[in-house]
Amino acid sequence: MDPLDGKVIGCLLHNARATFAEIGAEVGLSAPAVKRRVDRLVASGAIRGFTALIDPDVLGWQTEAYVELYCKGTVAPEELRRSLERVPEVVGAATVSGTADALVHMLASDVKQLERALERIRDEPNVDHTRSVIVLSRLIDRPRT
Amino acid sequence: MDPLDGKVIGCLLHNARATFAEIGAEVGLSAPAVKRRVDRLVASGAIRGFTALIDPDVLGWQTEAYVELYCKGTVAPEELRRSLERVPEVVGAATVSGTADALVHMLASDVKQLERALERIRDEPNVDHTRSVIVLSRLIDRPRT
DNA sequence: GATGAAATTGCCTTGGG
DNA sequence: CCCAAGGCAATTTCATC
Repeated sequence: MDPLDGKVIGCLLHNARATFAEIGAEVGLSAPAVKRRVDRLVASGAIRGFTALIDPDVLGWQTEAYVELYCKGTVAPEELRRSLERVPEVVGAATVSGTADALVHMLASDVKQLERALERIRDEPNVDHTRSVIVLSRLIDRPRT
Repeated sequence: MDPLDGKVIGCLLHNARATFAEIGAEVGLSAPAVKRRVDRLVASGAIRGFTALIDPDVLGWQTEAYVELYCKGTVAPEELRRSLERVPEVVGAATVSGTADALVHMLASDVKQLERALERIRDEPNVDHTRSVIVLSRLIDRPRT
């Protein structure tokens, strides 16, 4: 990852649908040179993909929660990931320091759907109990710059 | 937003660099028809933009934390937002139910940078104290599907 | 559908190891 | 000397009217 790769990534973070020529004009490369770099960054996994930023209200998924997960005994992170990734309402999850084992970020259309998803998580054999806070209003949601 | 718009958004969430023809093949429309819908969704604000998903390790911002914020007395959400948005390490924030007033998601290059950012937050006049958990390993990070 | 722009590919050049 | 990376040009595909 040289400094040019960083600039290319910066352009794509700002607008993932920019043409290679536009990116090239920003960073000082020809369009094919940019394409080759982007292809390489995707192949190497540095760029995981491209996505759209959607106004959450439009999707109608307005009920958001952060859930602390407490497990029974010791659970491997990989095992936890497998349990959580089957629940589509889970948009993020990470193992954390402190008394909880993991912090899970969930998004659902309403409280009812959130409750059903929570039940699915609690039913996992390695999950002991959960502790949730509901999001009242989202203050900041920056795309990882 | 009819069901076709939903499908179009689904395609763009999956791959923001898909061509209009590719999206059309998925959803059963011609390329120009898809373009008109995408243009309309962008103009209406339903699609806020397009971005790349970058492996956080590559950016070198590997230190991540979730911080519960406890305020003095009652603080308006808007006031809290103004305080937090001046700290670039804050990538997300929301007011929440429970004993904490807000949950703040932070990303920094290392623990030292994280600590400095936390100090800035604690120095805000309306902040009483904070309680942080550090992310050990990220299990899931789904683009809002 | 037609026209112009963009993506993609092959080939050659150049600079650094 | 070889390899990695870039530019140029030709072709195919896409965007756009």
